[in-house]
This record gives sequence, C-alpha cells and structure tokens, in this order.
Amino acid sequence: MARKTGSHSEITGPRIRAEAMKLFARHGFAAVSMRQIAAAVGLQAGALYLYTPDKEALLFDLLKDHMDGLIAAWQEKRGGESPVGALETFVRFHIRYNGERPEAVFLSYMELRNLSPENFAVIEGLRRAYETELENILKAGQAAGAFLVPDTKLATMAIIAMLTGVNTWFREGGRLSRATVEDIYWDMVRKAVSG
Amino acid sequence: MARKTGSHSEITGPRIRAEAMKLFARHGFAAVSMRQIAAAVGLQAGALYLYTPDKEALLFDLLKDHMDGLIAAWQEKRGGESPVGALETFVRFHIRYNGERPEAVFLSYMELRNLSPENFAVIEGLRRAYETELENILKAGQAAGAFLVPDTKLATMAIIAMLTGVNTWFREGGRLSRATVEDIYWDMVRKAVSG
DNA sequence: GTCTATAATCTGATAGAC
DNA sequence: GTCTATCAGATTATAGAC
Repeated sequence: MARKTGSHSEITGPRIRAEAMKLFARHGFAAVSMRQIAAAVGLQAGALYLYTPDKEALLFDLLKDHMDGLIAAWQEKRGGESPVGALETFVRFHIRYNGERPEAVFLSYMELRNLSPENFAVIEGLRRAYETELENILKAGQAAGAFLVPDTKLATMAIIAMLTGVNTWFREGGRLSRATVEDIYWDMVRKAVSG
Repeated sequence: MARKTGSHSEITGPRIRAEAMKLFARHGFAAVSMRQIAAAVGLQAGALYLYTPDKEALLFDLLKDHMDGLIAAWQEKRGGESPVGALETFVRFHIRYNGERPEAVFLSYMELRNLSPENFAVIEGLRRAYETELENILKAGQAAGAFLVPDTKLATMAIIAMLTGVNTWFREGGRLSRATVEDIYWDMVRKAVSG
C-alpha cells in the first residue's frame, strides 16, 4: 500500500508541519531528528529540504503561524465593550484559543531558545504585541475606575501566566468542562483586579 | 595554568551538577552533550561517568534535589497562622524561593519528559505534594469562611502558575524590586480568593 | 517531488593507561 | 581521579538518479 514516490507538494508541506509540531512538542526540538519527521510523514529525510531550508526554519514557521493566528483571532474577537466586558472576553478567548492548541502553546514557551536571534526577535515582538492587548484593557479599566490594579504590566503578566497555565493540567473529559474552567478563572481574574 | 590531572572528587561532583544545570537550562537537555558539560567543568567526557551512571541520572539528580529543597524549605517556613496569613506566607515564599533558582525551576517544568517513567513519577509525586500544601491552605480558609473559592484545586493551579510565571519576566535590577513584586502579587492573590 | 547515497561531524558510553 | 582512544551509531544537509 505504501506510496513510494509521487508529486504531492500541496499536501506534503502542511503534513510536514503538522508532524513536526507533534514531535517537537512531545520530545523537544533538539531531540527530534529530521529522519523522524520524514518517517512520520512517510518520506525520506532528503525530501524535507524541498519544503524547508533547514530544521530551525521549520520550528520558526510553526511558532510564527501560531502567533499570527492568535493575534488575528483576537483582532476578530475584540469589541468596543466596557473594560469589564473586554477583560472577560480576553480571559475566555485566551483559555479557549490556547486550550485548543496545546502543542503550539507549549512550543511557543519552550523552544524559543532554539531560534536564531533574528527569528527570536520576531516571535518575541508578536508575543509582546499580544500582551499589550491585555495591558491596554487593564489600563483603560484602571482609568475608568472599573479596576484597581497597582501595576498594569505586572497584572498583565500575572493574568496571562495564570490563564496559559490551564494547559498544564486541563484534560478533555476530566472533572470539569472547558466552559466551567472559563467561568471559574474569569471569577478569579475579575476579583483580582477589583477594588 | 590549566590543571591537567588530579584528584578532586569532593568538589568535582557539585561542579558537574552546577555546570549541567546551567547548560540544560540554557540549551535544553537533549541539545547538551556530555562533552560540553565536561568541557565546562574542565574535564574529559569519560571522567563524568565517575560521578553519574548516565546523562539522564544527572538530570534526575538536579530535579530531585530541587524538589527536595523546595519542600524542605517550605516545611521550615510554614507556621500555624490563620488561613490568610498562611496564604500570604506561601505566596511570598514561592516567589522568593523560585525566584532565586530560575534555572532549576525552568528545568522542573520543561525537561520532565526526558526522565524515565520511574524517575518522572518521583518528581511528579513531589510536585503534587507541594501543590497539596497550597490546596490545604485554601481548603482551610474556605472552611473557615476566610476565602470564597469556587474550586480549591483550580485555584491552586491558577495561583501556582501565576506565581511561577514571575520567573519568565522578572530581571534583577529592573523596574521593580523582588519585595515590591511580592507585595503586588500578594494583593492580587488575596483579592482573587476573597468573597 | 522523491529517492538513494554520502560527506563530515557529533553522540553516549566504555576500556585501559597513568 | 582523570585522560586518551575508541566503538557503534546517529546527526544535518547535499548531490545526483529517476
């Protein structure tokens, strides 16, 4: 049954990225060989270089796509609500979007050190841009008297760490549904920034 | 000046662990070779095997020592205070103890997947025991009416993620001192679990 | 577009000299 | 206690056949 050769550039590229994502997340970037990725896709190692100039570029593409997708999805979601409404939207969005992509999120936190300085700066810039979205909500709420936050930058980092941390323990089919987790986290965040 | 040979078993062991910790944290366990570790200590690769049976045992020792130290330090710190006092003590302890050991903390979160199942279970058990310390504080406070927490397990995970996240952005000599960071995080935690 | 073969190098770990 | 030499195999990436 195994196909030995052929022309499949349109589906092979995405399949390589999908398998690389799985393997990098499971074993770590450095621990995964190009041969392993090729084998998971059903190729020989040499064929991978038709789709990526090298191993690091493969990682960079995965991280870049994730950050672009995250920011684009947020831009679509955000509205002109009150500060409290905007914060609730952010909290629920962050838990849900990242919860659906645990591998990409894990890579984005753990494998940045394997990027070249230039590529690292690109991902870092996107991460900062996303964090600024939350910080702006907190600043607006603080100015409007809706929140009492001693330091908006610290609150931003604290909230994002808390929300992203859901990925480390949440398991589909466990004691709580995603919706319940969202509710409980929103309750804690809301109180944490209150007066 | 370079020493070529000699007998230094009492200091070589700790130096190997210290250099391995630095290198594993910086580049990742899989990306660091035994030769790199040996070079950092000033040894040849073969000499490392006088001090560790293999590379994984070296990682396990680092993680085990860190978890043992964390739990021992907490046992010494904890007192018979009120729930609110106990929570404040935990928050400040966690930020300070982990803040002083960023490399060990990073390893403890990122390199667990490189342990054998048996060694993984040991570290995981210690981590859970530590988390239970916080959960018990939350449960006691909830029972005493000092806290209003919809789910003590979720609140435990949320608080620990939030506190540990300080390590991802805090830099000595930056805008805020460690003490100020502790104050602000304690303020947020206190409100998050309040009624 | 994919394969096979290969270059040049590195890997973890061991044996034995000193 | 440390070094040198070595084993057996893996690594990224490229060249050229098909």
